Amino acid sequence: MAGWGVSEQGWKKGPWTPEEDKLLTKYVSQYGEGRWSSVSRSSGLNRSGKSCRLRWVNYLRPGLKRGRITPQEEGIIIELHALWGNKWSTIARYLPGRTDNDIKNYWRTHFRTRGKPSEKQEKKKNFSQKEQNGGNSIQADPMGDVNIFNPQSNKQESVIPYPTVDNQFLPMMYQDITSRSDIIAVDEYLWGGLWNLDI
DNA sequence: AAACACTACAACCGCAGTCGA
DNA sequence: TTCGACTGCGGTTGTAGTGTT
Repeated sequence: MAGWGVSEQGWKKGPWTPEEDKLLTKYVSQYGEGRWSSVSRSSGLNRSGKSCRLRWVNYLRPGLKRGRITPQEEGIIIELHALWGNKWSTIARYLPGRTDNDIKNYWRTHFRTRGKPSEKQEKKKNFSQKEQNGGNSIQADPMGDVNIFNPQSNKQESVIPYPTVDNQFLPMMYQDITSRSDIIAVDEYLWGGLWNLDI
């Protein structure tokens, strides 16, 4: 990455060094997340708060999953993107260990860059969707709300079953949706089968 | 073996929302 | 009520690594 250097405010820019990572990790373990604007003063890092937050959230935070997006995760991303669009942070909440940046990067690489997935990707996608569906059809009760367990928040969340354009009834999250008219839907398998990421 | 294409990842920027003085 | 600082989010860009032709 050429061209990095020092910002107008004097903050260092560009790739982080292991030493900087260590300093940031130490700071966060000491003071907790948040208060990013004071990181530079308190930790000795010559980085903007913004840069520190990004580094922590996307790279240093414990529990982050490294490596490729799995077919199961891809399935979740596709479904949730159909639901929420480019709400990467919202989608990321339902993919433990993944950041909005991961998901955003993945989406752009696989689904946006060339307008549509390559033939190879298409085949891969078809395979993975078959795999994750396991042949199950959607079985949400169209009349009653459904509760699902969200491992991220460690609590039950309500979903509303809602019909899709192809007349399937799928659960919808209350959370993050302002009105029922906004809705599309989420496959129930997503909440049942795919929570078992088993990765 | 070289050139090119694709993918993964890291990091920056700008904008909008929130909150406290 | 207003304003500025801070934070979070989405968009974008750049580089390195890997695969393909």
